[in-house]
Amino acid sequence: MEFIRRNTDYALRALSYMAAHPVGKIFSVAEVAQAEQIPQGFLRKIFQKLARADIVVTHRGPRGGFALARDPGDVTAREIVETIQGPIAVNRCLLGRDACERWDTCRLRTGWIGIQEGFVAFLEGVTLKSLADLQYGSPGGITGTVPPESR
Amino acid sequence: MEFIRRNTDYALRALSYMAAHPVGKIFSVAEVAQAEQIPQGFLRKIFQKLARADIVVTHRGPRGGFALARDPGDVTAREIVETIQGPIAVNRCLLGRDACERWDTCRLRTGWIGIQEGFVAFLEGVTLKSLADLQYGSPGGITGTVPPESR
DNA sequence: GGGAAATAGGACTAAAATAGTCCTGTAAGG
DNA sequence: CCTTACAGGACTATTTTAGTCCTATTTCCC
Repeated sequence: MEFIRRNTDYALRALSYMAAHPVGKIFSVAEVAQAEQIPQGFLRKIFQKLARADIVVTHRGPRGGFALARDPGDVTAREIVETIQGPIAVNRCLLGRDACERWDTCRLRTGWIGIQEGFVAFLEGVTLKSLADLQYGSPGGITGTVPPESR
Repeated sequence: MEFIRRNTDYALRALSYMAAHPVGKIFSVAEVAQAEQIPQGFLRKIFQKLARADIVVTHRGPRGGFALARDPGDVTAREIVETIQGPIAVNRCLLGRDACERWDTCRLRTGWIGIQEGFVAFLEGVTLKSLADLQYGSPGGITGTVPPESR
């Protein structure tokens, strides 16, 4: 059981690759796919979703490709994850009152909310910039909002 | 994207229903399925997994059924979740060194480990006994080991 | 300007995971 | 010892995930 699916992992890797290069540079899918070892067609489809979410901008035709739409420091991992695999919910009941008829009485829900918020907070603390820095091995690594007791 | 799948949710509900009754009582699948609104055949299959993990014991034939194998206070939600949906891994790379060729260089992995440990710690803190108590609305609810900043 | 080539768009297909059904085997009780 | 109530587990259906391939657009070269 994995929280982060293949395509989300690809997205994170592809975007941080791009973030490690000068702002505004246009990348072809082929280049990024080769650099990060991702099936080309699949990556193209992933970029389509990212484009609709205004995370990248597209340029068609020869010499076209994709570029980051915003400053890498302004794009969070949470945004990327939710763009690719939809709203984060530890359990179905956290998607809304209608998802479970026991919504009112189930007290376990409170617990689910807690871990979900921890997860989201972590993803909020990770930006494309921090990911790109990691690729170069800058000191410190990701510490962000990881709960203290799990460090 | 949900971390807890349907069958795991069913297992948690069925087991806490059983934990809310006298220890040693044998339940037929039909009874629990009706009480918790779970498809009978599906629940039976879930119980099979739980039986192999020594969480319940089975009795075949008429007047047979399933009973909790252990004290409800000794069975954690973590155990149940892992029995039903396998090892918990935020990302594929946390399943082992072989799952990703970048294992050594990827520094994001450290972050994944942090949130995963938080999640597992929460599940460790929840037992069948605490779940059953919740069903009766005992005060306090689940607070367990939820990270402080997410309360 | 027109056509070849490089590129993204998006419909389509394949594979895997998940959810659920149904026939078979076992044991209790009359 | 036969009927019946139950779990075992093979099987099927559905949904999700992953991946491919044909179509449309734009540039650049002639």
